[in-house]
Amino acid sequence: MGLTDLVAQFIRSALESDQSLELRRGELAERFGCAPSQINYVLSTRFSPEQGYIVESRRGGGGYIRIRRVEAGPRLILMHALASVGSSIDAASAAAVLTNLDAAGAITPAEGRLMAAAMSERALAGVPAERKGTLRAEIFKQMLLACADAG
Amino acid sequence: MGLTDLVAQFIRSALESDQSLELRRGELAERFGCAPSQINYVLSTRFSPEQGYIVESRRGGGGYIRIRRVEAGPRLILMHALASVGSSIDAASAAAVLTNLDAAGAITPAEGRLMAAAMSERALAGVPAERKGTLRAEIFKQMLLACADAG
DNA sequence: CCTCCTTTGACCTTTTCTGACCTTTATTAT
DNA sequence: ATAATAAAGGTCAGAAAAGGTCAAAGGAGG
Repeated sequence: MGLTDLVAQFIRSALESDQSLELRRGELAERFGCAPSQINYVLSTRFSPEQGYIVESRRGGGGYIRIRRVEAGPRLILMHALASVGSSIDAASAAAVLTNLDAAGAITPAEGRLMAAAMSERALAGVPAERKGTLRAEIFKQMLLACADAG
Repeated sequence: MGLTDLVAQFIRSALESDQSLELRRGELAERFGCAPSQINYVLSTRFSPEQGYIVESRRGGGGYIRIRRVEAGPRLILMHALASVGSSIDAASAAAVLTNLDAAGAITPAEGRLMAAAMSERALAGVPAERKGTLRAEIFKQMLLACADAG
């Protein structure tokens, strides 16, 4: 088993006792004798939102990385929606996803309207056509993540 | 938790009982065993006007620092928010506006997080720096409109 | 050989904290 | 009154302490 999986396993087992985990990137890297950036690799390949994890971090003195596991329920539905968005999406498809989320009770109608507004043609007017889809997807994902964050 | 957050917490809790607080920079610094200028750092990063605080001070003998929390009515705050957005805004300022809207009860915390996410650097990465502010402002306004629409 | 996943290292950004030096105000001495 | 001194607080640059990004090298499997 490679380094990546070792670190991933370490994190997963730590998450079994506590459902939220806070760690220092540098410390963890030292413990496994690897480059700090390796930790970022582990996080992005093994603890992505699509895989049901929320990762937050802070730089500077006293910085940290916090990892949370998302359990079944509305939050997990949001994560699945997030995974389905992909790297680009048009306004109509986004609206459809929102309708489903609302129907499933994962978001409130108000939240749906808010997100639709953020991704509307009107809001994104001025963005070159070939970039709109990508940008919309990025905004959508960040918003869905924020929703899951709140739960 | 770092020094900055300790001091900030101390001040916030003092502000809970009294809505205006007066203190000596030197005393506070000594109590926390730090450089006096550290207090200025705390004030400028945690108690800025954008975050809803007014800080006044006086030098010289008998000098002091006075901190007040500003609270306006929801309507006034919302108007102010709309006006303050203008044609361009950065992520930090937008976040501060949202904090105030939340504190004034004009939006829910969940809505605040959602909007912050939609305008985050992360969501808008990939947008040329010189267009980011404008786009963020556009998205912000559309979202605020949607909020007003719903509310 | 070719491709995909891993791993590293160089360089970047953000946040905190301190120390040296400056300005303002009050008090005290002449 | 005026001048000197003491007692605040203000500013700013820089060091230190995190974490982030990205391209390139390394390796395993087909």
